Amino acid sequence: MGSTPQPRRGNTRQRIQDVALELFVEQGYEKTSLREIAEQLRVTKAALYYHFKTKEDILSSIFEDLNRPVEEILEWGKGQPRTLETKKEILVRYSEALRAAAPLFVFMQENQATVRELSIGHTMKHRVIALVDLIKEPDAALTDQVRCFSALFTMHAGMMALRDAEGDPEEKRAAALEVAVELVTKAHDPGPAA
Amino acid sequence: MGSTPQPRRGNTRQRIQDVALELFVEQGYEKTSLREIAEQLRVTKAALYYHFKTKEDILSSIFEDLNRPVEEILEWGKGQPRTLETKKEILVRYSEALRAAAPLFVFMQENQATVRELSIGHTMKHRVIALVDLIKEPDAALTDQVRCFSALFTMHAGMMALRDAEGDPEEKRAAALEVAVELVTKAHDPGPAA
Amino acid sequence: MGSTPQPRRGNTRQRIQDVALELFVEQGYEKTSLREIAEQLRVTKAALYYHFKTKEDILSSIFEDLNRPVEEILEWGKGQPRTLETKKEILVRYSEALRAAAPLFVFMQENQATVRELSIGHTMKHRVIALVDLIKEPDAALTDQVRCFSALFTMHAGMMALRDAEGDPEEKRAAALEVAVELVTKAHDPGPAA
Amino acid sequence: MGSTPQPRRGNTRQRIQDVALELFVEQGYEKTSLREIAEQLRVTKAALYYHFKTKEDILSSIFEDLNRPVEEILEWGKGQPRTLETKKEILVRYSEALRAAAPLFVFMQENQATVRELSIGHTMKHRVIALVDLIKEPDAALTDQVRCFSALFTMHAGMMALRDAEGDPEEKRAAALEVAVELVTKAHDPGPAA
DNA sequence: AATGAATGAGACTTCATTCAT
DNA sequence: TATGAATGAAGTCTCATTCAT
Repeated sequence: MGSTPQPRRGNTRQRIQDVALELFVEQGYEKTSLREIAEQLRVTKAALYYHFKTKEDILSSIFEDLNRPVEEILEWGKGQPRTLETKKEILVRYSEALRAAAPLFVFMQENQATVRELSIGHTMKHRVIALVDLIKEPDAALTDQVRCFSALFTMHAGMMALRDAEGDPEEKRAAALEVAVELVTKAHDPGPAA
Repeated sequence: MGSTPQPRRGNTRQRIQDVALELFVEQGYEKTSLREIAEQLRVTKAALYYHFKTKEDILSSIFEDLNRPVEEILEWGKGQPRTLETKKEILVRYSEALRAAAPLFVFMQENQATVRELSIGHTMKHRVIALVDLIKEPDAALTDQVRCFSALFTMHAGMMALRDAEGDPEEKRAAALEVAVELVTKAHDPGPAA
Repeated sequence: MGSTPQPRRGNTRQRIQDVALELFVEQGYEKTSLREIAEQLRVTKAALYYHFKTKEDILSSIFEDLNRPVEEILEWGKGQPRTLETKKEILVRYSEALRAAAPLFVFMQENQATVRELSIGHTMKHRVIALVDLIKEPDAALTDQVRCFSALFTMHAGMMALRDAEGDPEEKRAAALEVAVELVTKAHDPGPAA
Repeated sequence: MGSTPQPRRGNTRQRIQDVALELFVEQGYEKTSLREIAEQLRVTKAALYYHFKTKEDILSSIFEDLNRPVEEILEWGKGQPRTLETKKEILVRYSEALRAAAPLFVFMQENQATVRELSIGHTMKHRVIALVDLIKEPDAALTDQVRCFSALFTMHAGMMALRDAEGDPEEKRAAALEVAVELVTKAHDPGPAA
């Protein structure tokens, strides 16, 4: 359908991000070379460097784009009273954000050792801490802190560990959310026997 | 009468494993080069190849050594009736196994993308599935499956995500175990509202 | 009535030369990339190629512009009798030319290995030889040839090696000129003991 | 004369230095690639990295080896009274050192812009300053300082600028030394009219 | 039980240059 | 008068691995 090498107007940057994320998720960050990304795009390595300064920069840009929803949740959460309703709503929104940016979060989960050293590592760490701070009581007992952490990880795992398991992804997400809500509810009001 | 039948003339093999694990945990598997390991041991790279066939082989050997306790738990669990008591006991034993091999599990958690491609990846995956199978009912609802997965992840996270948080590690472990037991208990008998 | 006949619509060409020379002096020719030059001018690399055919062409154009005074000295010198007065006058004029084009000559001195391979390398080499020919006697002894060479190099060094030393540049130039004159004078009339 | 790839016992390091210096002098530091060096040695690039940590390290090592004689001159000079005799002796010794390490010094002269940024740049700069300090009087007039600088440069140029000129190198060296001595003598005792 | 020397593959990155617009 | 997008070549460097000794 035409032998011209197609102009590829102005979408290369986006295409790089897409292919890169796909490969990063599939093979891990370190094992994915820029050569591979370039080849899959039918472009030279140098073209990648026209759009991004470094390999890490490609990842950062993906992260920044996809992570904005989570920041908005944090922003919103900070302005709300710390009621159980608020907490639940945070979990609901977070679960939705995870769905939208599922591959990125799978990547984050599976490449922690790598991400830790990268610039987005710090950002990510603070983000998790901030989230936990929103759903746990300030003076929560250690066990309740664990419950809150666990709630978040459960939702992450909802996409990841269950990834290759059978079942509809949407159902799995709902189930993970349910368990998370349960954990946070218990942490919110530990009940008679703490 | 020792359980380690290796001749062990000289302890270099062990020292390599120790240093390697330390660096793998600290920097990740890919980012840790054999040169670094050798340098830290004041030995040449070639020496590593006298003791191990490949880089991956070093990791495998560590894994095999440290993972035996988990296999024993699986062995034991398979022979027990699937009562709540048994499940709790499995969690307790697993928690202890985690403590003993903490760095290895931190490594596994943080380097999933890498480990997945390695030979131990499959082993590991099957092991987790087998463990979950022991603590969930065969016909468990999706939510209950999530609870069981979550219980395991909570214990893993007890060492990892809380790693840099304040507090005595032993207390954190206990708290994580408590939450895990709670989750499995709930999954075991979902109660009136399923 | 200007001596520069170029149309000069817009001064970009000149600005490129200025910035390029500045960077070439500061970092060397090879270590200065067109990207840097373009960035400092807030222009794209491609814009440079509208004004100059190659990187080397930028350097050549600078050289041609700034080197004209030296050519004029040569022209003038060839038409004069080879008296001591003439030689002194050549040195004086050369010293002034150096002052006017100081950065270029610093660059030439510090990037000889590079310049040698470039088109201006040959030009430059012939120019030095021609200059020496004007200030030395045709049948000068080796020692006297060295004196003449040395006179030139002393003036070059007057700007360069003493660049970071203390003192007013104008005074240094005067001192270098004085020593140069001295050397050429001695070479002109070696005296009783040759 | 066998077809075996010849064991190359323990002289590779030296051979790398030799070939590298040769190419650095011929083409300049930047324009000489490690590939070229390796190819000329019938070795892979990686082999270079077994013997040297970086490209710069190759140069540094050459510099350190060949520059020791100059350091010894400095050491010796510092312990002598600052008489004209001493100064002359320094020049004589320096001239000999230059002969021994001629290619290195040609390289230094022709690649100043490059060398300046390298670690040996500082060393070199201090060395020149220290040398000048030994052959000039502490309170020398500017003109006399220039004479001393000039003396050193003259000897350098004795190898370089005259490199492609006709004549026996040894004679040129002698001539340069003579002029240098002359300059330093004049600087030592400026005479009636300063 | 270990070293010294080397390799082949491949990583990330930068550069001068081109061309359609 | 310039830009946006891309290329091809090359650069420095690191890595896991091998093998004779």
